[in-house]
Amino acid sequence: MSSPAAAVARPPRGDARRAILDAALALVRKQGWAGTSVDDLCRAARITKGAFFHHFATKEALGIAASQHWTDVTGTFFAAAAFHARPDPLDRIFGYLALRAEMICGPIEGFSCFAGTVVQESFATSGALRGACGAAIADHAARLEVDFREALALYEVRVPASAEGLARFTQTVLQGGFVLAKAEGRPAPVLEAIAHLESYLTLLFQRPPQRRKRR
Amino acid sequence: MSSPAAAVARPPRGDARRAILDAALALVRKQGWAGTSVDDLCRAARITKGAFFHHFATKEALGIAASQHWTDVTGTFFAAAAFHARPDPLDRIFGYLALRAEMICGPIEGFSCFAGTVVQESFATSGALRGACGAAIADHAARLEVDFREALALYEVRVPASAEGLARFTQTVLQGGFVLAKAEGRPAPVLEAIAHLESYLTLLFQRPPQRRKRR
DNA sequence: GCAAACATACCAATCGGTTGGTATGCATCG
DNA sequence: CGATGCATACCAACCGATTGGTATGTTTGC
Repeated sequence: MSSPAAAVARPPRGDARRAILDAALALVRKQGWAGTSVDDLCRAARITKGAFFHHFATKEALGIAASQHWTDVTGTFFAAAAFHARPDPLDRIFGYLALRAEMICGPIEGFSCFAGTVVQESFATSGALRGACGAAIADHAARLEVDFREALALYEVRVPASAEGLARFTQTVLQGGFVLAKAEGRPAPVLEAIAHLESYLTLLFQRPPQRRKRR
Repeated sequence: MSSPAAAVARPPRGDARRAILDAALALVRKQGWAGTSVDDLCRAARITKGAFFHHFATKEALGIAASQHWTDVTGTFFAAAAFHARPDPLDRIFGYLALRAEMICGPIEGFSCFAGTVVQESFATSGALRGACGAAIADHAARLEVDFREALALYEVRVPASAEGLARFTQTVLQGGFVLAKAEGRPAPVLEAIAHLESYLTLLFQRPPQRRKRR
């Protein structure tokens, strides 16, 4: 209220870089990588082209930085989530999936993945961009991997599986869910996909019948 | 051999439309939708811009037609596959997955999905294109759905599931596998994803121990 | 002869990127 | 303290190339 034009005001001096990165996450998730021009980004970030190319040598360099920015933002978000405190590793995994399901609402670009969107169209044309997006997804999977590793040490599985493979499969299901959601124009496919993944993990891990613990 | 320049020769009169559609499938799967220009398509199809806009009113119209072309090509391919002859619906589903796994080799753009690639970047900017890609994916899922429906009628499942949901989940896993494959720059994630899906279906369907039938 | 199937030449707008310049903050020195 | 020097941050204008699309032919088969 005190600053009515805050959302559309020029970013204060020194904040241009951050404004460009945030604009990149928002615009690229909505329009795709090639579908988002440098001018689009400058308009959204309320800065000029001069400022853009002062901070980033090329559009590709911005993409790589934005990919890292995406890792930072999402990493911080999930690191702060409550499910990390649970003692049982499987509880943490199901907690992660429940949190992801909670986030599925509103427009699709609000919960889809920046790295997945960018790599889908740039994998064959920019090795550097592909690598950065690959690292972002791998980083995210690695956080899940530790929980899966602990779960595999704790419980028997009905079918052989590796922690790395399960973590990657979890990302696969989410990324695929985003594609189907975009194709259908509604978020439901992601929720269905998460539910099926939960069923799979429930069937896979031979967990002893839950002891006195609600939820 | 008899026609050494066949691949680079101009398409004979009357084949321009088909040449453009085929070029669209190949180029867009490699470079993405916005990353593929009309000039790119004309070059690849060995025709001129005049011919392009004679057959398609806009680039978007080409995209919609290419999406239908994608459904035709893949539909014909899978309809002709041997697994359709199997009497057991679950055998047909596992046959489908085995065939998809067989196809996973060579460059990623050779086995990824046109519709999934296009919709990922166009869902928010072109309703018509999104609808066409959604229809392509839905059509493909519908072919699986009949087998899942029959399988659900034949076997008990350990967790409630619908044929529609399972068919969609299968597409989700494949689409997600393509994204991970692009991110890692290698096809392995798709194979892993298919293997996990097979494990899920094996655990889900309470199939009586296999009778005398090898494989 | 005539419509459909193409080709050639062109258009305004936009693309990623560069230019030369100004504004600002900060360290240094007298 | 204040003036000087300098790097960073940013802006407005501009560049050649490319964009999707059009206007005007020319060729071809019935």
